[in-house]
Amino acid sequence: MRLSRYFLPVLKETPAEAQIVSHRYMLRAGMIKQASAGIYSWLPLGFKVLRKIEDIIHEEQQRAGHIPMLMPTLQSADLWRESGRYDDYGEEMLRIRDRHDRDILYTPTAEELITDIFRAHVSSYRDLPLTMYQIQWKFRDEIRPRFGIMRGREFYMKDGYNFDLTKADAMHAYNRHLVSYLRTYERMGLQAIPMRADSGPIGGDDTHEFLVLAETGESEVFFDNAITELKIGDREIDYGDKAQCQAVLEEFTSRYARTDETHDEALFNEIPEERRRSARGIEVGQIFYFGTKYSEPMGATVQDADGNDVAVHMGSHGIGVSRLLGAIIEASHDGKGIIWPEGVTPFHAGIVNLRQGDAGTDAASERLEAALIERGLDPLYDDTEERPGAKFATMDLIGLPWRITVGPRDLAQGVVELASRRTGESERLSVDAAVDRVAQIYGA
RNA sequence: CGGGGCGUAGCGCAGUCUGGUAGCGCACCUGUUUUGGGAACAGGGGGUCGGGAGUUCGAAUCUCUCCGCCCCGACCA
Repeated sequence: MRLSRYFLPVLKETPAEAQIVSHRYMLRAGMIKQASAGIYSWLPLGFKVLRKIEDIIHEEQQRAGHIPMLMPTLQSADLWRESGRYDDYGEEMLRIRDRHDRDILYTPTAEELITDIFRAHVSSYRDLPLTMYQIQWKFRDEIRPRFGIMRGREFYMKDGYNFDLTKADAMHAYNRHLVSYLRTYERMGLQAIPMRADSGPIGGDDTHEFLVLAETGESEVFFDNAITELKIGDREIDYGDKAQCQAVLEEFTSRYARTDETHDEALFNEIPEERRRSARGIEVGQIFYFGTKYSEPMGATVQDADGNDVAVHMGSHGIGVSRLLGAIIEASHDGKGIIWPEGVTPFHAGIVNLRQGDAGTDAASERLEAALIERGLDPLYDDTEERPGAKFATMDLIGLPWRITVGPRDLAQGVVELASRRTGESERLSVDAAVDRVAQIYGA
């Protein structure tokens, strides 16, 4: 992409309303624009990152055997009256009336609708287990939206639902989600710690929240620091293997890690003092097992092997997709701007032409751009007439992890500069060598 | 919802107390000189002051009213 042809409205000044770093940088980097309180437009750069995050989630969900689908944002109130949540959910649910005076609502979550789909089409235990998910916009009419995308009213969420014959099967679905979520967050360059949590309005017994540690987090968390050593890495996971998934769950949840909702001071104090940590965290996902809470009132049953009708065991599992952008920025930035992890960066590398219009730097920059595209990479070439300082500042702000600087000084030596946004370190390489290095970094 | 605050050019703000017909910086347009960390000079365009009503010879400024937004608190992916 040529920057001169792109839409990247960066701001030099920080908008007054932005209090936290992710909100400030998302506005300054031209990623989002507020449409009204807690509701944002996703400008091209922000949209690109949102898609990257979404792609990773899709890959990891499908790797775990979960089936993608899509449900509507507007849903009939009748379904929610069946589960009792139309009244229970409170003011947070956005209620709308259509021209026929029918009550509809903007989905804050989708247990009712998926259960309705399930009961209409599944009647045998042989069709289980079944886990489906979607990535769809949600709306919760927060009393006070804040922190930009982190607590918006409209937000983009992955929500998955499992249907199983027994509690044991449903717990395997729970474990699969935990494992797949750990992998998902790691691929985004995040450490998200599963913590025992409170179930809130979704209801249920077993639930873990995934928290990214950050000073600006809204949750107070307490944990054994040993848990921060744990990594999924690139180990092979067989999602059909119940024992293996259970073992991962035990590995990642046996250490003390709780939010303030479930914090137990006595248990916490059993941790050796040097490993005890209290900090703040951003909630980026939650998994629930809630048994027959929805299947029973809504009649989602199957016939078991003995011919008995039994209510299915269910769970639901969410990842805040749009919130993840904020969480990633909170976890990865410096005083100059964002530092994207390679897994979610909007462009793989930036090309900075220090003297636009100079035949030599123009030709080298274009050669770099073409060669990177040839390798299947997506570079952002700053071909504007800005001065070098302004170009560097913009690149630093939007946070591409790798920058290739093409200037007359280095080019006279036959080299360009490849610099890491994260470390600031750079090396001088020929154009071809720089392309190889970037391709190697991305495994392209 | 309780408390606090704001709404003046795309962005950040001054002007409001003490009414006299709108200004600064950045951004934008044109030109010249520049170009390895947010260039300089010259020229130029753009707002009727969140909406409505009122007071007044005259309202960004005073009064009433409506709307929007932000911050602090209790709730939440």
